[in-house]
Amino acid sequence: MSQPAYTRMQVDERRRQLLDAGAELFAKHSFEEISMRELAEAAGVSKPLLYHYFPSKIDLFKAAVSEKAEELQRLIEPSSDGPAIEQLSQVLDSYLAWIEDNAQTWSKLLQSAATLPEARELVEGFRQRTMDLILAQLTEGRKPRPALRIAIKGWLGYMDAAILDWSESKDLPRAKLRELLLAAFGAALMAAGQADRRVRLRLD
Amino acid sequence: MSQPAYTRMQVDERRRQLLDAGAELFAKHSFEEISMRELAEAAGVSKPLLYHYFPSKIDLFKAAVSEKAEELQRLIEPSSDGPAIEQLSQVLDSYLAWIEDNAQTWSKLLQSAATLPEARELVEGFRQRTMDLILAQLTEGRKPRPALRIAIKGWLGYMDAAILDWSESKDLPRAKLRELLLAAFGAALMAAGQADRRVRLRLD
DNA sequence: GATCTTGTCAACCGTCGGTCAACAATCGGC
DNA sequence: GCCGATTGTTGACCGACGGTTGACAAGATC
Repeated sequence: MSQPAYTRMQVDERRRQLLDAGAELFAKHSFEEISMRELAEAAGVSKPLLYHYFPSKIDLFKAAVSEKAEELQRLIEPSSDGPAIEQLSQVLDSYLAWIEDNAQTWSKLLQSAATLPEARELVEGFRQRTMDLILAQLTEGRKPRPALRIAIKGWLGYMDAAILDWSESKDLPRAKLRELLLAAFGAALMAAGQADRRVRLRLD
Repeated sequence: MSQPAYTRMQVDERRRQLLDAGAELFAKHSFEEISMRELAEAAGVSKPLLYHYFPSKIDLFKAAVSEKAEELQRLIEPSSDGPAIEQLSQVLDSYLAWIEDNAQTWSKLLQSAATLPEARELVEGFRQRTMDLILAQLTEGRKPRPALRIAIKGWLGYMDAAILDWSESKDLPRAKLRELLLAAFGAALMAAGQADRRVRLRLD
């Protein structure tokens, strides 16, 4: 009988707990797959209280997921200052390691991004900064030719697709995948560089 | 006064008209962006009648959009039987031409695919068949090594990203893009480890 | 004990996909 | 010209969604 009717928390604690619950659920389900009722239930809290802490579903989503996105963002900031190719290799490795640990979070974020402008911003912001990092090394700030720009965007798409397949089938060690991605990067640059000078491809 | 209260049609006509209206709206808006009320309104028809012809929103979506997908699918069936690289080049060209004409349809389909399993099926079925076409040429039906499989999937991702950028910025003629994609294809195979030494890329 | 804060509960809004029953207009066949 | 099957419309309804409101309960603090 003297069981507390509910657990009372400090504002910060409660907010933290709701954020964690949100991060967990939004990693397992995309934005529209989960309802605020379920979210509140999972956190052991009433719906109005959830809305008291986060004025809308999107606010909760942004607050919860952007923490994860920032974590990933920090990983791709190059830390060493050796040769460009080594930096890329090292960044790729920590990127892949993060994906290995947070595969679901990432894939569900990509899924939400298709529909939700707010999620799209996160993903595209991440892509844009990645692109800028690469271009800063490659062209030293000059505007890239269209073919080069497309080649790099294409390579980012290559990465997404390759990583998606890899994290589903898992029949390649991470180091091998990194090698493949690196090789593809060089190859994409080559293909773009030679695109004016005609590239001949032969299958024997 | 003697204006007809509504226009009456044959079942086939009406079905056709609803399909067309659906295809048009689903090209401009993704699956969840458009409601059945709006759909019915746009077609000049009551909601129950719409449901009389299509038992659910997904049924209408599938029926309307898969017509477009089949159109695209036919385009990537290689028609000539010259050298593999020429077939690929020609298929790529008609593919790009189709995208140029139906950019919105395609991008909205991709968008719906993220959330909607039914749309996902369409897109992934298309990808799988494309993949099979390529592999049939490359390995003559044998199961590809993981690196090669990932490389090809990666290239498909490259295509998507490159095409997306291209159809937004339009600062590269279609032929150039085709060349770039072709070169990237060869480069991706090379990066994957020469694909049993059957593939060679030559730059002159 | 009084009071401020942190909560719950239940009812409500408009919209969604989807369904229902009652009824009206149109067409072909006689 | 009429009758009946077919092709429609109208409007109300269902449960679930995101989101809101107001009344009220319980824990912490002084």
